[in-house]
Amino acid sequence: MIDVAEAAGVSVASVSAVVNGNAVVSPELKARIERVIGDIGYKRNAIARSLKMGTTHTIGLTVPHITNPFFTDVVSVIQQAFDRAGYAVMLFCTDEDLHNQDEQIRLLLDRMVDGLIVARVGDGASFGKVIAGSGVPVVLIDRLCEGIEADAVVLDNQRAVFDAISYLIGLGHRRIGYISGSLDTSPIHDRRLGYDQALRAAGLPVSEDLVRTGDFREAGGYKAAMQLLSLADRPTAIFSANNPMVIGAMKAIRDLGLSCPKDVSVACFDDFPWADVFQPQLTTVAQPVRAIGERAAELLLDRLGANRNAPPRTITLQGRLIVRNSCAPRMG
Amino acid sequence: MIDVAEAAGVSVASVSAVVNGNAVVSPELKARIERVIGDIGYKRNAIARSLKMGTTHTIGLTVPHITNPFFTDVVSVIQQAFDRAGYAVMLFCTDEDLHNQDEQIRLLLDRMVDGLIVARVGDGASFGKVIAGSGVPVVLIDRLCEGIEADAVVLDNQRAVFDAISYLIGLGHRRIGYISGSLDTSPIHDRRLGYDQALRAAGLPVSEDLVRTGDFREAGGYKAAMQLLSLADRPTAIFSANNPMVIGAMKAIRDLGLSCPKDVSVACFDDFPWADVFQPQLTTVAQPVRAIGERAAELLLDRLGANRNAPPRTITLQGRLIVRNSCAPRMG
DNA sequence: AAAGCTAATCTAAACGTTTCGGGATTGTCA
DNA sequence: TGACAATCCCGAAACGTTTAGATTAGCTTT
Repeated sequence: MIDVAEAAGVSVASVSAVVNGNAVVSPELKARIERVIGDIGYKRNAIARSLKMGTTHTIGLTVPHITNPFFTDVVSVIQQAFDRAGYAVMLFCTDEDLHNQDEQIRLLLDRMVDGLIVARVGDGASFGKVIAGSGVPVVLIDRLCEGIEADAVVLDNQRAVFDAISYLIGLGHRRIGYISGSLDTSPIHDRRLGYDQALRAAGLPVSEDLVRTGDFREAGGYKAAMQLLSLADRPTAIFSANNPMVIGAMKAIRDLGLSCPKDVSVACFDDFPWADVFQPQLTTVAQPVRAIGERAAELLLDRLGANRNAPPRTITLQGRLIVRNSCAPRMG
Repeated sequence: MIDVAEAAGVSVASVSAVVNGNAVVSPELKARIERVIGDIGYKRNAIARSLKMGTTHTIGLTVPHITNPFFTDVVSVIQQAFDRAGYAVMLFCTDEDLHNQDEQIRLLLDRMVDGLIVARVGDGASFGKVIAGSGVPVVLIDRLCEGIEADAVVLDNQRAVFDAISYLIGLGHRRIGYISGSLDTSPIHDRRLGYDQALRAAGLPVSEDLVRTGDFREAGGYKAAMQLLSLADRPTAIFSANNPMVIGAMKAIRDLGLSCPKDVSVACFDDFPWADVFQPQLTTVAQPVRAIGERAAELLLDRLGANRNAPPRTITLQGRLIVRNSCAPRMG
């Protein structure tokens, strides 16, 4: 900019004025400066601008695992939305690790991100401590956080799982295995509630034998399903609380020489593009991923704009049970 | 930092010295400053630091579509690698659009990213113009770029497809449909070469009837497969040049009331975690995604470190044909 | 005891912007 | 013609760091 100013024989203030178009500059001067800018190939330095302006036009996004198709889709939608709005997004994957998450969010805050979209892991305590007083608006997705006052967009997880389990019960299943993630994240907690609620509503017992806690990943799902299917009185249906774990479960079924849905019915949380292409076509609870990403982006952009200090808003969306052919009526 | 300096009764230089630990400070002073830092809760401002130092410890990453499982995996690996190295990554999806890509890379350069990892779209011309003279090291992944002098890690695409098509020919297939992406990206171009080469090696004719150009996406694959399967003398096998398009192809097969592999054998480029879980289990060409991401990260980190101006290096990796049960011997 | 060294600390410029307040020039009106 | 307003442009401070070079204090040396 200084180079431009010298070459054009004007002050940097004038160059800044034409670059940003916010102050009035005579047409001739403007033309001259623009020509010099073109000649020199001047590009405004966004870092210097950020320092002065106190805004980076960048947001931070952290999710547990980007390879989980649910998060892949949400990340994709969010990235698109902010791209359109002229923001860059810095992406981090916490790998379900609380310490990683704190570290990454600290990094993002140090870099003066304008806002944060977080699918947090763990409880709110340490998270709250990290963002406290940073003044950076946060919107939580997927997972609520008791201690935190922030916008959020979440799913009615309990209801969604209630519907799915009720569907299985309607097919005649009485022993329904449930593969959970660790219960300290709100959606997993609520999903479990939906499971219990559906069983109770049908007058069925809730047996802890039938509930296994995986680790959100394929390996955990495999192990959990193996345990469930090795029970003396094995479940006739299995519901997995997320997508990576259902893949593990399907592998377990395959490795045990069983067949879905003949020997065991399977359903899971989170839909995916190929769910209706291969056999069995998995019955899933679909989250409105597009809406989740777009609502989250809207909430944050809104707060970055006019509504800087609106009261915290929570948007709750509904899931949708998509029935395919991975669940069969119980035999006998 | 000024606040800390005042509260501790020292100069900012001393504070900077203890924060960065690069200059020698007496133990007492150091202790005093560290205490004040703790009390005040001072955090170093990374933006100001970047401005002064000329380095942001941030890299830019652009891919065509993050929902393509190949790119999902690569992004995941790259993100992890840079996270470990203390870098943040800014992610953009070009959506296969040349103009988006230019815009996004410009944005990244304005923000003074230290490096760029790009799975570029389109030819090298406009890309070269954008990064020219920026002095920012670039590593290309997946797709080469004739005009550009840069590190790259790519696959031996021709060889990989040659192997896959040869496998189909070995099963007795003579009419093998091929669903391509647009040929102006190097890997797609090379994959097509592999197809032609395999046919010729087997003394089979290359019929343009059997080659359809999709758009890299599911919809394009669907349309292409529909056309192929509507031919009077329809192919007995189909190979798709990427994953999203094979999903479209499988849907087309389903919608036409056909069955894979009974009526038509299917194979495709890019493996995915669920490929061996559902039926048919797709025969795929697996790219070493982890190696691709890690090599790319290594190349860039190396260049960001000591080897700032090493000559451009290109790493070529080999794909691996994973035979499953989506391809059957040709009937009759 | 003065000079010379070393070690610890500080002063101030610089990174590339934005923007406030003020000057210069020109035009308008009484 | 003089006062005043409007218009356009500029100088310089500020954003929060880093760092080269200056300064100071405390020792050693002769």
